[in-house]
Amino acid sequence: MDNSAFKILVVDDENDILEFIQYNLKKEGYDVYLAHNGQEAIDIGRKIKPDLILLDVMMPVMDGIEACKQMKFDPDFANTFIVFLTARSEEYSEIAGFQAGADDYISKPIKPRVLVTRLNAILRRKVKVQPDTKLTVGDIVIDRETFLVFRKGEKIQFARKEFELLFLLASKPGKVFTRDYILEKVWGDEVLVVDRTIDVHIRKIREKLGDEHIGTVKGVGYKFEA
Amino acid sequence: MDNSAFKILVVDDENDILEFIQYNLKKEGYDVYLAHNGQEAIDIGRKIKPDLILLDVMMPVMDGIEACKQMKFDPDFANTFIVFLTARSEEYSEIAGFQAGADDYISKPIKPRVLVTRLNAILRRKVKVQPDTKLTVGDIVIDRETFLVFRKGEKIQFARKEFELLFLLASKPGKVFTRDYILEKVWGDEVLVVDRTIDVHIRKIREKLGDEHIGTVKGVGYKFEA
DNA sequence: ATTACCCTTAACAATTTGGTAAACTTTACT
DNA sequence: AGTAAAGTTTACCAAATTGTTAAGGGTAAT
Repeated sequence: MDNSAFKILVVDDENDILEFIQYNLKKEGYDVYLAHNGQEAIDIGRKIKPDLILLDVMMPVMDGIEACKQMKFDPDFANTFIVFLTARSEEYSEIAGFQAGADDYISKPIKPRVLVTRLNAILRRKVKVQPDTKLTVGDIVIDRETFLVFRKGEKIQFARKEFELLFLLASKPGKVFTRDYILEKVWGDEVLVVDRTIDVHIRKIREKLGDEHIGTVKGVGYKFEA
Repeated sequence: MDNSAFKILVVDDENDILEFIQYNLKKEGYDVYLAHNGQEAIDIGRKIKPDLILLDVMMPVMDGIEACKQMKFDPDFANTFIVFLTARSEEYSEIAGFQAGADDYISKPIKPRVLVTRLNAILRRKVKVQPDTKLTVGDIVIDRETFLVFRKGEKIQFARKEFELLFLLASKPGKVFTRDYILEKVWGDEVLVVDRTIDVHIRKIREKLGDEHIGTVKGVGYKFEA
């Protein structure tokens, strides 16, 4: 299976365990990143936007439960699954872990086959269940499920056409979209609308989001700028 | 597998390691280049545009982390993967490395099979993921997706016709394009414009990009020079 | 039924880009 | 060197493209 698209962040304070897990996941083709405690996990996670975080419960500096709670409220981790690593004796943590918002857990001692099988299953579920509902670009989060856009945590309301246009542009920041392409994607093949319509919607988006986010390339089209 | 197209730049201050890696990669058919420190890596890398850089973390003159940060902001390395070489004891560097923008890392001591397998995987991914929207010639990067042109990292705005003309010339550096050919490609068959028009656009390109990049062949046409 | 909001269009303003002529410079050739 | 041809540059105007505003018709919610 080609897992190269999946990023997994492994968090544990013991280097032996990190390396052991890393070795087994790399072999499967996952992109593996490492952190040693909850705080580090959050810092690194914000940057790399992992698909899944393997989180040890017991850690110094910030334990897994606390880190998990924080991440569940952070839009940067909106599309991230969290799986706890628990020692067999820590049954209670399993419960506390689910209350903190974890999606699954795996018990130590870790068996490679179990680990890999479980993660494969979870990530397959992710692909099926979550067709990337949230799109995060710079300080902007666009959620196609709720039709909401956040800028620095502030909620902004967009009308449907505006939203779809913004979503399209933001789906590939920097890329210039021609009007023809925009019409086809946002309005569809049959619909016949005039070019100026796009301009007007662009203007409304700029009004709400700030001019700096939508760029014009004369003679070509528009682009989203992060 | 035919890896002859892939250029790999190996950077390490120890000659033994350089030779060891070089031997193993050459055997796989890669084009291997060598550098002894970060500064050298950047200088050589600018010239050869490697597909991948194997970068030792600990080095004199400029360490791997610093070199990596610089390269990540340099359009010359826009299409280059960076893989760190870390001693097993330097776990922290692994994380600092990712924060600096590395794409992967390999731990010393290096095992030939691991090295080769990992690099093959990374480069296969590169081919699949990046359908090269960027055109890099000398110190100039032309991106037709974002309609941006960079010279030594500095962003330059081009009007549409200028951009298209530049893109055409740069698509085959050194080749001389006749005015007739340029007219057909940039303006199309039907459009009727005077020869002098091309000259004017050439002048605008030279103004923005520097005279040295566009050459004139009297009686024939123009060419892009790297 | 009324209200509020959304989508679209038209009209006009503002801006950018493209094209040409004409003057000027360089090159090639006799 | 002198001359003609080719290329360069400047300045200006025309054309194309985009920005902005306002207004009408439609639709969904109250």
